[in-house]
Amino acid sequence: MAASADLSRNNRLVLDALTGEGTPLSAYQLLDRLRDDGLRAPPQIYRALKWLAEHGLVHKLESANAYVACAHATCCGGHVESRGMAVFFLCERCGGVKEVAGNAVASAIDDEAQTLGFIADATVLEVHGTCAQCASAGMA
Amino acid sequence: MAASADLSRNNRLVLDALTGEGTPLSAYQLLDRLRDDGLRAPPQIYRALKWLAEHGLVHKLESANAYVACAHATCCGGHVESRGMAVFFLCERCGGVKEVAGNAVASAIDDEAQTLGFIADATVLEVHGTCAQCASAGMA
DNA sequence: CTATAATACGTTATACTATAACACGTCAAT
DNA sequence: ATTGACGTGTTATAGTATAACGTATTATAG
Repeated sequence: MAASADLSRNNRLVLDALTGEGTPLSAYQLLDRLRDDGLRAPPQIYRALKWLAEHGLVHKLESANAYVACAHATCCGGHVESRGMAVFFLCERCGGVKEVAGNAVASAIDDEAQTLGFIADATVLEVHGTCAQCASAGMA
Repeated sequence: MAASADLSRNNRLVLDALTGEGTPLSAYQLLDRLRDDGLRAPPQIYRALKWLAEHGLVHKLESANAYVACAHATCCGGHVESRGMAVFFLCERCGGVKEVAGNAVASAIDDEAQTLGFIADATVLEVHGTCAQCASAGMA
């Protein structure tokens, strides 16, 4: 169950790189950082990202073409996804991302889907703006 | 105010192409369709898309790298966006998209943002799944 | 008028994002 | 010992998007 145990070398390298960085990284930024570890070509990165995403350890930020380590996986090493829905808040200023569970949001979306008779199976929800920290710093 | 009146030739061509199609199109699909109208290079398409998006006449579907005409602009020719938030339901089966207003969803997101002290200024919300029509057809 | 600025347009080249397809190696289970 | 599953490495290519340049048109200010 704890997917973090079954990581192959490349998967581990990519996950560690993302976890080390707090902010999202593009596939090619990952490639740059991991060149010294022997990763030289895009498919190596994309394969790792695909596996990690399928196992809930990383998320793709569609609106940024970038990837982040799953905030819930960091602590508990697993992330069941059993009816959870991630909401990402992306700060335009510092580049940081905050991932939250968003159950109320999920249920509002389910209601809309219900109304349409739409069967949802994956939701992309990314809010762009300014984080609290940058907003206060901006006052100065 | 009615932005649809101020359309330049290229903007009009791109908008009409998107409106004619019901489904989303990629920039390069648009380019193919508009080659006979004199559009030959990607920047021509991307410039039009940028202008149209800024004026609320088209939306980019971030998770599909594709563009659709705004569902609200079709009828009334304007789209104030004054506190509105679009939710897109993308059918994996037929490729169709349904755009709805999603006020309840917007307010649930605002609540989350509030909690974080996050100042939101744009939200990407795209739900992938199966539309009602395809779901019934799938039974057959 | 004509200078300036704003806008649209066209083109070439290039950057960035992602995947297809092939080849090799290892290791476990027949 | 062979098969199959998986991880890996590599080359080439497809798909998405923008930078930077030059031109044309139009509106307005001087």
